[in-house]
Amino acid sequence: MLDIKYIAEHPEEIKSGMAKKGYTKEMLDVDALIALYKDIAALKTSSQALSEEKNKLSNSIKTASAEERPAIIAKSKSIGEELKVEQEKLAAEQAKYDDMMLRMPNMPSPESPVGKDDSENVVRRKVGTPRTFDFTPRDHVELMELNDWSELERITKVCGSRTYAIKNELARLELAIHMLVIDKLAANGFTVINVPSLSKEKPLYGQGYLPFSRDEIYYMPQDDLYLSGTAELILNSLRADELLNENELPILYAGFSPCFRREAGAAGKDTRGLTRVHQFMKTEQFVICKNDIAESEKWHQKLLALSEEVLQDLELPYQVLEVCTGDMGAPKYRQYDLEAWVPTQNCYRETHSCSNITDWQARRTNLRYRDNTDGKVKYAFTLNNTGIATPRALVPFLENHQQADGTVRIPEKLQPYMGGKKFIGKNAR
RNA sequence: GGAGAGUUGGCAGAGUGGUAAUGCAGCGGAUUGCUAAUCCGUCAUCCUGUUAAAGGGAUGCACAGGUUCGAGUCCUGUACUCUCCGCCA
Repeated sequence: MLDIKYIAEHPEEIKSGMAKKGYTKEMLDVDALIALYKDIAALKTSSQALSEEKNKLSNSIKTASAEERPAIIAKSKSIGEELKVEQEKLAAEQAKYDDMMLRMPNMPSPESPVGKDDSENVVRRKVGTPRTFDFTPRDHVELMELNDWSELERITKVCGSRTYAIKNELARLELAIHMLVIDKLAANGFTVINVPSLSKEKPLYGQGYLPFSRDEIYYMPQDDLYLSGTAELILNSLRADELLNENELPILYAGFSPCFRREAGAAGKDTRGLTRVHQFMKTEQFVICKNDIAESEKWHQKLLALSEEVLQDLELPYQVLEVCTGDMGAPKYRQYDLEAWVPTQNCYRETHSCSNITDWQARRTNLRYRDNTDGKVKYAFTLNNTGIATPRALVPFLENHQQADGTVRIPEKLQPYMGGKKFIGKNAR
């Protein structure tokens, strides 16, 4: 959510920011929003004048004489009727206004490349060199079948499409990678927190998932609960409605949770293997920091560096993508994606998404802190980034580290989490 | 699933139908000086107002309704917390 006063004072700046994100006047009319805001202010002024009069009358009853009272009560009642009409009008306008405000996207950073869709994202750097194979590399599904690491066909009979079951060393590898990431984040001052995958509706608005993409979310009407697509959802609302002391900031969370996505908009995409499944595990990085662009940029870089370190520890070649304005979601101020090299697809595939949300989410969740220097109450800034998401990350992992004999090499940093093993697979010694 | 108790500002905590006490912490100011204290104001949101303030007003006691001239207080529903019982990985 944005500051309506800022919108009203800088309409052209807001319009140009929205245009960069691909919003048209038909989708969301800023001038209409501002007009509505002014209408509401006028309605508030007039209804508050009525309230004031009514309060005065009510307070005068106590000291009024018995003869005076009936007239005062009658007058107060009639103002009450008038007030009720005004307030109903106000509530109707307010509902329209709230709906528009919830749909207002965050303004993109001036640093973000301007573009219409993912084709205009900019590669900032490439780290590591895609491996050249002296044998024909197997894709990750072949490797899993060869090594008895999965139950892909059987599990879809039981659980439906886009589900996965992995077993033996690969099942342990999945958890080992999470532990490596969790240890790294803990060593960097993050609070490790395992959170539920169930959510009420309100946090989905707080995160900015709703009202935008309801189709993507599993909903259980019997309990009025949703399945979380990411721990960011839960962590973003964990401190909602709190007024923090600045000394408590920054708050760093390493949140682990099972994640659920309907993948309704991805029909037919990535249907083979582990790339796009309905349920997966994610360790998420989440930061709540001061209301300060420079400070948040610093944390944004830190989060990015941590996830780059993860890919380096896993010895995966990757590229850092700066996401352009048109490909960024509504909540985002600035976004980087990390993509790891997938040999059999001959391209980089997304593993991490690192975003600075500024105060857009905190305004929705009413997450504030009191500033130490001026004593003022301010909205906090939030940032989030993937720590690691599996099984997706196993795709480049298996394919990049495969050997001619079908075994998979375990990078040095991961070996302690795999009982010291240097290779896994049927032919591993 | 059942029974009981509870939910008041950043925190603590009073308030049984008539303007939300008080303390602590934070911020601003004044004063005394000797490293701390004292006093005053402010300290949740919104409207109005202003270059900015000041000032005025409305709202706010978990949430949503209701009764009433007037609700933190009475009534109804909901959420959550705690205690106990039941069931349970």
